[in-house]
Amino acid sequence: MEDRQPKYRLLKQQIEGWLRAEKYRADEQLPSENELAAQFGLSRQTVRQTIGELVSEGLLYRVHGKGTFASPSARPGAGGGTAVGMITTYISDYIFPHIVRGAEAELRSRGCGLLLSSTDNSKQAERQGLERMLAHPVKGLIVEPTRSAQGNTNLDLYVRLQLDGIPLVMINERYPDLDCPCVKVDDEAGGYAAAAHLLRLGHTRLAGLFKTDDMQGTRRLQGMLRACREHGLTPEPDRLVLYASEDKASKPAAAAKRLLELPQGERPTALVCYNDELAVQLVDLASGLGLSVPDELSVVGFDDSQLALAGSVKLTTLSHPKSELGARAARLLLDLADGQPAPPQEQLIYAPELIERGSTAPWNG
Amino acid sequence: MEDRQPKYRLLKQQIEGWLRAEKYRADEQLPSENELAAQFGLSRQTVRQTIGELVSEGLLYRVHGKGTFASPSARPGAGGGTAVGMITTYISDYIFPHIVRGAEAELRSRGCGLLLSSTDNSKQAERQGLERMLAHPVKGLIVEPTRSAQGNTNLDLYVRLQLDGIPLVMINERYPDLDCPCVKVDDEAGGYAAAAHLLRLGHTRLAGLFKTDDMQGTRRLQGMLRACREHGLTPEPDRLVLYASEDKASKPAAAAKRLLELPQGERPTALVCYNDELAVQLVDLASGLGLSVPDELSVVGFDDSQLALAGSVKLTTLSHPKSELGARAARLLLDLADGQPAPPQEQLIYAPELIERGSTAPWNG
DNA sequence: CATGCAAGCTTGTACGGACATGTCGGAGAC
DNA sequence: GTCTCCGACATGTCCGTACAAGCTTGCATG
Repeated sequence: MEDRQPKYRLLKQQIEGWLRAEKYRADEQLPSENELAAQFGLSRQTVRQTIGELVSEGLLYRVHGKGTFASPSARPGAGGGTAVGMITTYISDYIFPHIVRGAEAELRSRGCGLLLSSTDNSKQAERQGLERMLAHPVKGLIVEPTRSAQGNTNLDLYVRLQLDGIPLVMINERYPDLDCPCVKVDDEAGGYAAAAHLLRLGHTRLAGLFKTDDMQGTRRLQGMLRACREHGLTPEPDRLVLYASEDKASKPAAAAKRLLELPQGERPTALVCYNDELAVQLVDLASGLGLSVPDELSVVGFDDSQLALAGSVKLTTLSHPKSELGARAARLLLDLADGQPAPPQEQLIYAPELIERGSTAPWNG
Repeated sequence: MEDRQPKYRLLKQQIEGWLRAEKYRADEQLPSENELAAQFGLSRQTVRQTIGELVSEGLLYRVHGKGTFASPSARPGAGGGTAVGMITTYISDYIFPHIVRGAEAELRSRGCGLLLSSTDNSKQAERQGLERMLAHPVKGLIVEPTRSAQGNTNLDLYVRLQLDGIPLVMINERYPDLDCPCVKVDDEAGGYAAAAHLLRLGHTRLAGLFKTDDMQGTRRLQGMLRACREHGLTPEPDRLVLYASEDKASKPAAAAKRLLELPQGERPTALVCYNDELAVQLVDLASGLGLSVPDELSVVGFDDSQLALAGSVKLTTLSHPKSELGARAARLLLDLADGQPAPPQEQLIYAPELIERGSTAPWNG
């Protein structure tokens, strides 16, 4: 039982089909309203309603006294604006600028603009951004979900996007209740690689510090735990520090301080950090406590940000495609807007690679 | 003889007037179609035609079974676009993300979008960006000039902007042949403050490394020279290293290495660096050469970026308003778009302040 | 008190007719 | 041959009616 479409909408789809198939080329005249009405067994008013909508969508234009014609521009697939919207949590910090930059460069090379909005990790701000993108004509939308582990309060707006036929691509994370392609990094594999590297170096007392109010941190943690299990280690709960975005300034540092002040035989010899930002903070903390990195403590970061090379201790970290990720999302979005099908999700996942630098060393306990 | 307007158009103007006068606020319900028809002596079909046009223009929306409502967005009088364009040289590096972020947050709070474009320091890319902003309806434009010391090849487009009445605000720098407000930092005063601080600490052999293909570096250099003159010092030319953007990866580091390998009595004891990025690079270089910072070498950076705190040596640097600068530019632009006059240029200049940290120390030669 | 249903509002769809206005081509006048 | 005018036909405006479908309210029923 498909639900019955109103007649004017069926006629609209018919005409859209004609245009797509180029049955009527640019500025070519369509049958008159009366002809269409007779042909389809409709009244002239109903035909007028159809054509009226197509005119307001820019697909057709009418000339008083002459007839109705196909618009030269705007093929149905090309639709929408000339700009693409992008909503991310933060735009100034850490690796986000590089992601934005990658998307911007790609869009620029394809003649598209970038309409940017940030949410500062607030779902309310995300809502505002979505509303503006809906009001403004955008060709498509790239979204980094805000607090993806805490559900999707703006689902109604995302549904409206899909109803309007505006393609959507997510980056880094996805809302589970939304079916759309997502360009991301394999965080679980990254967490696994980080821990496996340390285990290979002979470390046995690993600590992990992860931000777990998004799925990224959770996955990195899971990868670390899998590596430990495969090496026959069961990490002690108090060596796993989980924190939320709000606490990132103080809680992980305080917890790390407590761990590093333990006596020699209990102190962790290696730290797996949620990202480079935390890692440099902890390297600093360690040297403040008189622990030299990497001789007395190994530290692994994540994301290969510019921070990894800023200090005197160059961080061992996991690569992150950053600008390539942004560019890939932009490419994908424009392809979707052109009516191409989405590639399978597996092709949108980047595998992070371990970059060995100076913050990790073998351990001979 | 005014030409007679059709009835539906008269009603349309009436309703547009109501919306302009905020008689119906966002999401407030309008009279039903039958009420309007009775009130204006029209048929319901005619009223529907009116409302249909207003809906397709985005001023109203209808909800089946409930009624017709005023759209929250797009007041008719708001004019122009609802987005502001921003063109900067880089968007991912250094402090630029913070400037963008400040502008974005301010625009967001005022209900505007941000259309972003970067030039990667290419005048050709700047041209593309300007063309897109002109084609796309933007309310105004924030521009950071690209290679401002090398003239303005896109003047024709800037003139068209002004002819179209699109307000323009520059940040960081200005094209000398364009008369528009410019939000910036007093770089000369910054260079002066940096050098004066070192001179006050007892240093006498100062070296300076500046990127001089934009006006910022040139001004910082001039400030440094003024401070030296006032202290009765004439800096030797070979202690001043000037470089261009293309050479920034190698030339300043190579020159610094040469200076720091001079024998004790000739080696500079303090470096004034164009920015923090260069400063951390040189701190690293110095420790590689066995020179401890700040005991054997003082280093001053610029811009108080996150790099200043990333390493183990915390940089003494000059403050930069960053996000406040972006926000100020956005505020100013929206005010200009509202028809307010531009404030005097003096009020748009931020004075940098010295932030004393761990990379500078007194010198007792 | 809760549930369900119907009445009465809304907009949505579809038809019918009538006349106005703009365009164009052909018949007829010059 | 050229010009004018008229008629055919296009869209534009306006009205009327009817019924479908979605939402809210309130009354009646259990």
